[in-house]
Amino acid sequence: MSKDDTTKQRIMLAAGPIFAKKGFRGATVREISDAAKVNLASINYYFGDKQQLYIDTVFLARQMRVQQVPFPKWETSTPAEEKLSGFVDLMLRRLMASQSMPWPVRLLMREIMQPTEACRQLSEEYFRPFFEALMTIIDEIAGRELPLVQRRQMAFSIIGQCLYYRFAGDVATMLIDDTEIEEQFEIESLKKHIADFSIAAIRGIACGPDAAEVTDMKRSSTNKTNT
Amino acid sequence: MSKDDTTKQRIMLAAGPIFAKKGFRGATVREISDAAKVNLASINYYFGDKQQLYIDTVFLARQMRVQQVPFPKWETSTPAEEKLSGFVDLMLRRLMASQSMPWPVRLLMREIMQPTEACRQLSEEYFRPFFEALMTIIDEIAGRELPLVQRRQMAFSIIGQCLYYRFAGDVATMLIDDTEIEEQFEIESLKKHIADFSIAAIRGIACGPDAAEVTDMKRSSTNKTNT
DNA sequence: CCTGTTATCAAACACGTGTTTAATACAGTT
DNA sequence: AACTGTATTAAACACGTGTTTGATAACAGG
Repeated sequence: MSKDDTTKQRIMLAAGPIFAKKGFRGATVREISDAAKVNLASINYYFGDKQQLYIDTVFLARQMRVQQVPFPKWETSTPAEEKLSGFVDLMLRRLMASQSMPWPVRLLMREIMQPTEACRQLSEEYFRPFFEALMTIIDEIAGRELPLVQRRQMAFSIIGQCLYYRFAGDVATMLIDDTEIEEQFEIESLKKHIADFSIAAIRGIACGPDAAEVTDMKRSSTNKTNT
Repeated sequence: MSKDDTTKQRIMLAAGPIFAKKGFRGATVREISDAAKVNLASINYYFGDKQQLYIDTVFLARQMRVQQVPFPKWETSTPAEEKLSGFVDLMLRRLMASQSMPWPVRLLMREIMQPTEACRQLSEEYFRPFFEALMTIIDEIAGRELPLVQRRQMAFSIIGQCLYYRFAGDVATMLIDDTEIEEQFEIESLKKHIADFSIAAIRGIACGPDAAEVTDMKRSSTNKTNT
């Protein structure tokens, strides 16, 4: 129970980058066992299956990602705009891989793009709280007058902006000059832009296209009461 | 030269859905030859390679998609807001697969997410005009005072919103009620939302966070002059 | 009718794959 | 020391894969 734990973990840590790079089918158990410096049969011994190894590795990736970039706690007095900015920051930090460990993000991205059978639950459980938290923030900024469908589309718009840089990052970098991608893809820069962009959009829509006089009378987050 | 053309095309048309669904590695030549109702060896006879078949199929997908949803032509008097709405519409229509032929879109999406060696050129040539066209529209709405980096981020924000529904469509549908996904993912609804959202955002940012008095004095697209 | 090119076919090949097996080494317990 | 259950190893297995081969058919031109 002491040594097997290290080898089992060693296998997953070796499998992570390979699965992230080549996908489930593209990765071979031999390549993984070589990288982990364990015998080929160890994989089936510990995980029974290649697929089970994959699933366990995906769950490990999520766990690493969550505890590496935890959800922030806000004061009740925190204005909603600041929360939104913090939310975008959280999302970007979870999406953008650290240079030291790029594979958990890439692996989770794969699951989002084409969920595998056993990992839908993961995506569900991983993104649901995200989504709900974002919805409450939007409600604080936009109010509740707008129909639910519209507020949900706002949430998708914000998430979509954040995801874009990871989804289509390769293509995006082709469209602009190589020297600028560094500064342009910096988290701080992206965060500020996405937050500003989204807040302006929400305000503009929520207050009607012609009545844009809401400059700074932002309601503090506590009032859920009415109108 | 007459009959081989039909069989060659038949192979690609059969390969398209399979590649789109399972990817290059996941698809097998036997499955494709069966679906096309041709002999197994025909694939290598006509394409030489499985990879060459894949590349040719991707290019076919792009061709089908472009000529199926062509780029719109605008009058010079068309207001920029309408152009932006039309751009979003174009992008959504190219992204959203028609029920009759869903595979070309899915196949191209695969290339965006993880470009293969020989197909980067395709993505480049396919999306570059898109991006440039969007940039000019944004310039018309936002003016040119903002730094280029910021305007480019606006473009990415708009593209990101459109792409989201195809990239993470599976996850998105898990987050909301099954009965509502139909109406919520309708192109008309999405188009209106994304256009409104983005225009409000661009206006809000371009005119400063505190001076939001730009209600309807939208500058017609010609004046690049001042202030 | 012969001939040469092209298209189609069934069969086989060579190889990489995930998985299993049986043997061995190692620790802890009696 | 003997036994037991776990961990590790090398080898083999069974199978699916892309590709090649050689034969046969179809067809056009002389």
